[in-house]
Amino acid sequence: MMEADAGANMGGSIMVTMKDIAKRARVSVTTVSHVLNGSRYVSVELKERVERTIEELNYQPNLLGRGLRKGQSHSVALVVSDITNPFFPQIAKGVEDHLKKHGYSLILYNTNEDPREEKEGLSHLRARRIDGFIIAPTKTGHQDLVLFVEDKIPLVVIDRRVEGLGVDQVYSDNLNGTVRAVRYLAGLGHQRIGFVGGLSGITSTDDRLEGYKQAIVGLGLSVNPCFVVPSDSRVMQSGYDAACRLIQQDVTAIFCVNSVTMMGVMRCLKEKGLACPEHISVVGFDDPQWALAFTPSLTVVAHSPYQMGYRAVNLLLERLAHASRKFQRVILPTTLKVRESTGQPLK
Amino acid sequence: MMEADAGANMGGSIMVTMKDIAKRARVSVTTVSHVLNGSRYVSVELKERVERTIEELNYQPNLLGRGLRKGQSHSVALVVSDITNPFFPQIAKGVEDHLKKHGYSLILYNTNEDPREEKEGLSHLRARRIDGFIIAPTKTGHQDLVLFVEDKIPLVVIDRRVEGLGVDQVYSDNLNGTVRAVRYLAGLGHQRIGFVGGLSGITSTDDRLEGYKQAIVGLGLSVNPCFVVPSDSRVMQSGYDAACRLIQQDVTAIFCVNSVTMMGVMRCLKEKGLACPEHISVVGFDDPQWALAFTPSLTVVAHSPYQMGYRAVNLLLERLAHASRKFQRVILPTTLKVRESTGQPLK
DNA sequence: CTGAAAGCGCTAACAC
DNA sequence: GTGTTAGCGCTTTCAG
Repeated sequence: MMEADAGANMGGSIMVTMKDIAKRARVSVTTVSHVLNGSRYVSVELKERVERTIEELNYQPNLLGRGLRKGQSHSVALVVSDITNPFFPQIAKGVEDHLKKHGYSLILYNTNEDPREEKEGLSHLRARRIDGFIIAPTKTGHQDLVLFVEDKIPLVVIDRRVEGLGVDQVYSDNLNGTVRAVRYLAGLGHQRIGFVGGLSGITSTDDRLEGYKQAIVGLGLSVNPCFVVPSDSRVMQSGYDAACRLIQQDVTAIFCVNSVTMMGVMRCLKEKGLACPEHISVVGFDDPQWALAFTPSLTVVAHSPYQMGYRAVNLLLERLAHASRKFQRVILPTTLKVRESTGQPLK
Repeated sequence: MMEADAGANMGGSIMVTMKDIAKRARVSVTTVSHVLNGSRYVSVELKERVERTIEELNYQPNLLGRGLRKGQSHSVALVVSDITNPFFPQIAKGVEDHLKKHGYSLILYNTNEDPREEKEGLSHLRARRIDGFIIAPTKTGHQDLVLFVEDKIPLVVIDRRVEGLGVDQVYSDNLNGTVRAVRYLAGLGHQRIGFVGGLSGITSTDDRLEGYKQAIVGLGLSVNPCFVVPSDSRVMQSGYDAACRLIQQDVTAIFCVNSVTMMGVMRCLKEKGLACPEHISVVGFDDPQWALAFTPSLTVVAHSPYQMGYRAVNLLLERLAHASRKFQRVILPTTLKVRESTGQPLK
């Protein structure tokens, strides 16, 4: 036949199963199942006996078995580029807090912004029969998403926009947030405003660039290509390098696409001995805790990653409940937080 | 009988199973299984046919089925207090990167430093048949750990020390790291050194306090209780409050138990108009990216959360392979990074 | 009100 | 070399 008892000492410990409970309580497994799930009436007597036995043997239902039978794993995957990026832990927290309330577990997967890793991960997670996905897709990753959408896998796109694809999504109003910040800088008298951008193809940073451009044009100025320098917004050094280049262009203000680049920019100013905001004003996107502790404290466009995670879970749960519900798009507002890193330009 | 086809459209899509492959390739499921796992010889002809079919139908093995059968889920849980705490994402990254290579998924669980949540989570995750745990236990949480250890659930304790319990563990050399930092401050001429501590009962912060005390005593000074103020090291405001109190004690230097409290301390100095390091020197524990961007850049005791996660996975995998291996304890070294936030005290 | 039994998708002993 | 089949732990129909 088969080997003695596969899985009997799963995890090293003796695992008690429904069968054990049934035998000891002198009832059928059916009954055990029903008291466990409250799925049909069971006489008080049997019910008590079963519950006592469960207690005695410290029984834990095997979710793998249940999952196999019911066709779901009660887990949700959060697929992001890198949890180390200060923005994502907030999202993760929002997701986990909310998921937990509904009995779901959170699986975390980092793509490192690499479409190949993303593809691999998605396929592996799919094999796990993850019930749903919350994902910040990599730039060229949309093909994989299409597959998911076609297969009607519950999926919500987070942080980044996706067009022409039927999916739920939630992201910040990156464009308007940036417009407001740039207008504010202009209002202070800045005309030469630099932009430290991100990797192109990622809508969150692309939209911020677009906002920058719109604001500049709206102000009656024209976009100077030398003022726009892309960077790898995941690495501080890249923001540093970008700042060096912008300084040479004699900008009086710098808008940073996120908090990571902002760190690099601040460090560059510091090293070059340029005072902020006296010599150069700086605005960032994201509002990390340290923005306030900084000297000068940092003016930023704040948004709500925790909320974003929370809302994403909402969308996902709704989709899980009604597969054919119409797709929703949630756009979260941003707030400009004026602090010390911005001021009037030198005359 | 039973309902039409539970799980057949799991996740909303039509799921193809091994049986489908077998039928279409005109072989047995056994053969399919064996080509999938390379677990026994299969003639090239059949092998090719099966592989082609798998390709055609875009088959994905159901890991739930496999897991149930083999008695393992191929997933590992990382249980931390709060992923939002800047220290943990680094650990999570180290864990995930390494786990991924071995085909494991990472389940993330936040306890919010609450023993009840920890207990709940652990029990739920156990029901999931998680293969192993990597956990930074809450202060009073040890009772639950004991249960795990008794049941021989593969488990490694991270970031925090546990005594008198057979478990693998990996943590930083908190004591010596702090000793070195305090000695360094003393070497600069500081005699009145404040300590912003953490919640008691958590060994990582307790050990830092112990290091502080040992260093002070070793210097021939005595520990002034007024110089030691505990804080909730998860919240910046708490560091801020602690700093306010220390300032009133006329300390000339402050050691912060972690980067979160350090933020609070820096902010307090800033608001009180106290220059750092001219008026007060500050040292922290942890080396977040922004420590360098800061003005002044921050002197810190750096340790290696990524490494910690990585090593934890190593220990766990070894334990998974050899359940009765002897328990290991890995203590990671720390480095004092002297930067601008420390200097000689005012005369 | 309760139980027997089928079967979720997979692996692996056993047979040939 | 390959196939038959039992069974992992659970839910749920069907039959009392």
